[in-house]
Amino acid sequence: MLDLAFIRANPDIVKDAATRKRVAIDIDHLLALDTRTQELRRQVEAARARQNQLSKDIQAAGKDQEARIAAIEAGRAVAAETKVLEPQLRDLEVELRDLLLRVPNIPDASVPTGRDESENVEFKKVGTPRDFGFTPQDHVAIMARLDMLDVERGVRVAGSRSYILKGDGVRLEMALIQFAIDRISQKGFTPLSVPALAREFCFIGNSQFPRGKDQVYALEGEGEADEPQLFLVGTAEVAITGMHSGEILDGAELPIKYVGVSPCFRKEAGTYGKDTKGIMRVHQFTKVEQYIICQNDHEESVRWHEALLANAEDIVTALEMPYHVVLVCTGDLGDGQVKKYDIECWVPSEGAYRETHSDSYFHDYQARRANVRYRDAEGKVRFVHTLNNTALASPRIMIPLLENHQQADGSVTIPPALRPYLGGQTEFRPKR
RNA sequence: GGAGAGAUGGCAGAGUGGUUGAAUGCGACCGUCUUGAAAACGGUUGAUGGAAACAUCCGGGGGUUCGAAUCCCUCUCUCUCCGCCA
Repeated sequence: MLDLAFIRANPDIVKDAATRKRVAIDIDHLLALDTRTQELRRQVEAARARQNQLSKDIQAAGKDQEARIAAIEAGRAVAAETKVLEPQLRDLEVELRDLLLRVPNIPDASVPTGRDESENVEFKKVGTPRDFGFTPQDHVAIMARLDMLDVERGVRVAGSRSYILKGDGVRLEMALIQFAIDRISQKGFTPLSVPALAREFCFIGNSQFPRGKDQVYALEGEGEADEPQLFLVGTAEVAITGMHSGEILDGAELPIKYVGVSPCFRKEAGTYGKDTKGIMRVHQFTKVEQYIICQNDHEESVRWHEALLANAEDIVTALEMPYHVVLVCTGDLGDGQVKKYDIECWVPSEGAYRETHSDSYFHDYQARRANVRYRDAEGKVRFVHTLNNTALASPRIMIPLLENHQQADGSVTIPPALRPYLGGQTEFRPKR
């Protein structure tokens, strides 16, 4: 969420940002609504002030029945007035906030303008795709030979985009997750295992809602309509943004560095026909997420954004996979994101780089929505800045991992960094 | 799932209809004293909007009233007991 005062002062910057992010929003309408709200608020507050004064008059009147009755009568009249005005104000405020929640954040000047992911810009390439000397198999074939995966029965159980990991597939997933948590926590990040179920305010705070609501699984409320609804998180980020909601942190504690792990659920609405094979795009997966809460300072955010990228690159490098980093263009940026890097790992069977990590910063956009603040050195209360990046998402990471390390005989070499998490094992080998 | 008790400032804890945005204690900060520190003493110490006046906030929402932290309804959360359970 942007500061309303900023929108008032810079409507053109906000409009331009929305256009470049390809977000349809009527800023002029928002500002008109804001003006009306302010006017009405002035009226309501004046009425309330009169009401408070009369209240004091009633006390001051004491035993003077005449003055007392007169003041009570006047009070009644004002109360009737506020009773009419207050609901009007409340409605306006709700309407204004709903609109405000849809105003996207301003992209950084370094972000290229573009309509969708095809206009993302590669700015770093590391490693060279291997020359196999044989036709590399895709991850589905490799995992089948290693008896790691059963998609058919996964689909029987839970429908399309579901899967069952099996045997070494399970061992590999657990090893990867533990490896990622260790690797990041060694850099001073506190591990968190967070709820995969969260309330609506967490999603609003994170800026997943209102726009991304169609990608989120909602749980049926069983009882009353006003029972708080729960949703399945698409990333631990949602829960982590929510966990400090309403707090005023001590500035001395910042930056707070978390590495959170959770199951993640995504409806993948509107992706029919995309990545239908294997485990590239699934409804449920596990993700280890890096998360930073830092001071309200652009340079600080930028520093951590780069640091989070370096951490993710370190993981990809340790797993010995060729990758490149793209600078995500405005049209492919989320509402709240100021700037985003994606790491894409080389997938030999596709002859393409595919996204495995996503590194973004938000300035105080999420903090404003989730109301997470801190007291700075001068004692001033300010909104924090938030950032997050993937550390590792499974099973997707298995695709480049298994494909890049496959051998002609169907075995897969395990990168040395991962071996300690698999009891020192050096390779996965087909049973026959 | 059933029965009961509670939710107040960073923490503890008063406050059951009218200068209570909130006593008191602790903590924190500033100062005096001290070679330094401790102790003692004095002072300061919530947030949001607003230039200010002022308005709002005592778990959330709604209601009663001229007036609500205080009364009513409802939701959430915490605790105790029973049931169930990994």
